[in-house]
Amino acid sequence: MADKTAQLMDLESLEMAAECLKTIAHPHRLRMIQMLLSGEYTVGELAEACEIPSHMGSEHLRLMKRCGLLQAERDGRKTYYSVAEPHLCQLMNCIEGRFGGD
Amino acid sequence: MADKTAQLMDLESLEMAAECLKTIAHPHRLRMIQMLLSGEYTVGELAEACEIPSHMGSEHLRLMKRCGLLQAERDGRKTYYSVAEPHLCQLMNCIEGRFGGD
DNA sequence: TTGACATATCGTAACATTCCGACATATTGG
DNA sequence: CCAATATGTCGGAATGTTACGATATGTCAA
Repeated sequence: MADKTAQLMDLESLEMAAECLKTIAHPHRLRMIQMLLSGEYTVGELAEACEIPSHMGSEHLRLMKRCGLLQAERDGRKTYYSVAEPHLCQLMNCIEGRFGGD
Repeated sequence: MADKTAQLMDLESLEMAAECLKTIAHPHRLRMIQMLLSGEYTVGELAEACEIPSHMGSEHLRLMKRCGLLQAERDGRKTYYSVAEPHLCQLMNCIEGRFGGD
């Protein structure tokens, strides 16, 4: 029988999960994640899609990188961000399932 | 071919999703959700499991009820909370998959 | 080197969240 | 009615988050 992780998680794990979820829980960051699940984008492209100045996009991306959700790779003047946490795809599917077709 | 909700969600939906995720993103609330996915519990039981005073548990439960995640049913002096949003199960599975067995 | 561009960082004001004690309400048993 | 129990609500202090202008760093082209 497969392990279903049915027992309650310990508080430490829940704190990590909460921190990660809190990072995701922002409309612009959700949009960035949604874009990045289909490929790499630069700070400027992601910020433009959110209609925010790029230096603010950079800040959002820094937060998501800091908790392991994204990774960055510099190419010349540009920095390409991409998804580093594979579970993000499944998580985003849940969110789209709930809020995608309201 | 099934609709995969592949397009970007509009900002309004993303804001609702963000608000909902922000509500979930708290260690005590995550524990309460995890318990409630296996049945009904009272405010006192949920608060005790989180090791917090019950009046604070009540407040956490109110927030989750307010955004449609939970529902409450009063029985005498006690109030039983239960899961109202079916997607919560799938979402919690994602979280357990990522943080359950670190 | 200069100038333009892309990204990152800093300081801070406005705003939101969390926690807690105190108090309020609602229900039951006697 | 009163006292005990269970839950809910209010105010405020501490803390955290967000947005934004200003500024700094890094890179390229000429």
